[in-house]
Amino acid sequence: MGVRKARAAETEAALKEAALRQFAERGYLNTKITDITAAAGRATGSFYDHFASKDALLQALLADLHGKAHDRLAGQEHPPHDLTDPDQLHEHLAVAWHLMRGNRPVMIALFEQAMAAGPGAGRLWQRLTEDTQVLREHLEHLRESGRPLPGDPELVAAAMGAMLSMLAYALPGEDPGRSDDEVVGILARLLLHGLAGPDSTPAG
Amino acid sequence: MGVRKARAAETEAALKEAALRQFAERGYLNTKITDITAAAGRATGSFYDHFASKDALLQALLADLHGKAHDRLAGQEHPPHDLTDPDQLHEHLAVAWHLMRGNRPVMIALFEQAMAAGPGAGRLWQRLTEDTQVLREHLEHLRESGRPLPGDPELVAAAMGAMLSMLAYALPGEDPGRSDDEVVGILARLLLHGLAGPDSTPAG
DNA sequence: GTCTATATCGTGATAGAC
DNA sequence: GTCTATCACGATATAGAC
Repeated sequence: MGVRKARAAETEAALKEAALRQFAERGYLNTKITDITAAAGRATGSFYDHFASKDALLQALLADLHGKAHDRLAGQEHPPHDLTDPDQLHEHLAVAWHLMRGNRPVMIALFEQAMAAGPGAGRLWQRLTEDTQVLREHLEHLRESGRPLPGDPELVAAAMGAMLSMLAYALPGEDPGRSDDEVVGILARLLLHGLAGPDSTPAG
Repeated sequence: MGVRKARAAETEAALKEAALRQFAERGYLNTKITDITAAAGRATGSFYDHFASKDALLQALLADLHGKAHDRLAGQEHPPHDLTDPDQLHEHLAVAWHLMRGNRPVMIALFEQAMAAGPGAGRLWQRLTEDTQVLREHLEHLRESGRPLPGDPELVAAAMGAMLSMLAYALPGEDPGRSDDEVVGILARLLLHGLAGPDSTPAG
């Protein structure tokens, strides 16, 4: 790779990094093209030599993320889980939580983007159901095994996803008094046994 | 009230109604002042004779809602509940759900408004904790009674609120195959006994 | 490829006749 | 109070020199 291309790649990377920082600070919608270029120490016009729009930039960031995720998860099996097993549910939630929190800027951007389209478009609902598809399949598997689910797997999965993603978005970036593990633990207990807790006496 | 004032009030009401329709269809952020005036059959300039801005209009709508809610809830007692009682939890969720779903346009607007401020501002988290304050107090009451909660009442309450509000926002307006009662029932069961269900065998 | 300067556009908000 | 016409501004996107 020549020095010209190298410099270009450097600028592109600088723009991406700057965008991530800006998204985390100001949110996606509030971040202007000039905010990104300024934070990257480049001129406004340079942006368009690398990305057609803010939306295209987000797609590129998402592609990077998919690449990373693919590398990490490559070759991993994903057999049907039993989500009523405490360890498996906890593990499942932990993976989802760290994925979202570890890529918070992109998550924020996608969230706001889907939101800005308005609720009528139904894009948020679509995203919610797509992103919880694996979860839904696990729930359906449970139901087929004769387990009494709270209700329609699609809705239950969406409800869990809604809770997760909304919390991941809303929770302050660095919460001194609340660790990720603590949050995951609480959510796991809530989703496994509810407010009544594991010691609730069955009705029958 | 004179006819002049009556006509003015009529216009104001028309603007409000038009705004509600537009918010539900296009979302708050996407709705332009001209969308509202056009839908109300008025001129653009008339908007500013009644509201200083789109934000001020939203505040007015919110005030209307508070007025209605106050009328409905006036004189009602609100003693400490036991949220681990199936009926009480169900009732609690039903009230919250119907409040959100019955005033979906305003809810959508508030949601998008808080969101557009970006996550850094922490306004969404603030809203979430404020709106679930009553819930939190009930949970704290439970904890003081010796009940084993899944974790910190503030976080558990926020998690429940996140699930509720996100679903209320994302779920399509008119879902033919899924009634409000069905949704409330599912959420109540999920939050009461979790995925394991009421028949899970206690550890001890 | 990167820069400076600027064209273009959508939208919020106002002025002034009626 | 309502209207038409218009301004003012911020942000996107482009042009052209280097």
